Amino acid sequence: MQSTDPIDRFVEQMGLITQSDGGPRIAGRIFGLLLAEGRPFALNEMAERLKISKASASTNARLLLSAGMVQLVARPGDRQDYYEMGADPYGRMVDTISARMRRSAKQVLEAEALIPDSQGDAKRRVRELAIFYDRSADFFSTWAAHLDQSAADTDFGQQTETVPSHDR
Amino acid sequence: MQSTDPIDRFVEQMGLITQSDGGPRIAGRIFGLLLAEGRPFALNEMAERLKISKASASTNARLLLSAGMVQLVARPGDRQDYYEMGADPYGRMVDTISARMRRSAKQVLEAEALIPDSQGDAKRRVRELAIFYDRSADFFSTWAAHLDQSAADTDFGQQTETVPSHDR
DNA sequence: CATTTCGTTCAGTATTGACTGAACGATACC
DNA sequence: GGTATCGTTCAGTCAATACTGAACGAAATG
Repeated sequence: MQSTDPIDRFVEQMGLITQSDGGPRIAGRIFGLLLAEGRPFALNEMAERLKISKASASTNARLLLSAGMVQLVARPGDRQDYYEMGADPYGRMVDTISARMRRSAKQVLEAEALIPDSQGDAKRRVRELAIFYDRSADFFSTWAAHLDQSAADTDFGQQTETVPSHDR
Repeated sequence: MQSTDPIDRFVEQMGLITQSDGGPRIAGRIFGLLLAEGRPFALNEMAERLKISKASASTNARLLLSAGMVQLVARPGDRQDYYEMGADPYGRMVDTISARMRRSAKQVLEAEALIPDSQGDAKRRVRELAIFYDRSADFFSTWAAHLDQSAADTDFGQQTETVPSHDR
């Protein structure tokens, strides 16, 4: 018997999306749960709801935490760690992609530096790859900043407006 | 005895970058080789140079081909398949990311449609996620188009004889 | 027709990494 | 001090998949 609850369906879908993006499925499921429910969850709560071990809940929640996609919330007189959606999870997602590209740019540039001038053509092509990575990192970073701004705007007003189209 | 050739170093680095991005290491190495050498390679040539099996060379070359990052080149009176860098590999890389986001947008939207109006808040938040994916896909797509334009400018003078990719 | 030389496919292997259960240290409560 | 309840860590298991070797079909060559 498989769950027919639409929220659970969404949560599982997020797990699959995250998995196809190369991440752990459970991380996606946790994020989906926090997004859909819109309230803080304790580790034990998540583990029970998602039918996963406490260890996995802890590990993956902290993974999302390090990516800035969720945040810790404390409750007075409660020792438990509560996790909830971050303030700007989407901007952080894009930031993560940007950071990965920046790292690639750096690594490629280091490899490029070792290529002697006698191999000018190869050196140039490799340098162009590094530039591509770096420029893309810049580009994604501006998009992340834009998302961040939108999130801040949304927090102020009560009604949610669609993301304004970027200039060009 | 490890190779100290700077080109080989770059090729291995590309393999590692591709692997950390969730792809097969060999695909990255092939792309790095074609980029650095800047000339067409036959399958056997790649296999020998990279010390991989012919099967891996074939599989991964066709993976890159399907992603549009490399292209097939034919030589008169030569039955071998020669692969070389694509016309706009960087634009295609970004296109791939964009396409993945578009697919996620669609999947999330499908899940959103199943959520009843009685759970309005959850429904809204899920819809916002879908919008984020879709807008990001748009954004990345414009960046890919920009890269494509740059590549076209650079390629102005050159002419390369290419064979349209078709399945056997 | 036989042979060679391509590229692809497929079964098997090996490696990577996600996930779990159990043990542990820390902290609050009795 | 003793007990209970946290979260984290770690060794072990399991599943996914990258990669290989061998077999195969196709197409040119003799």
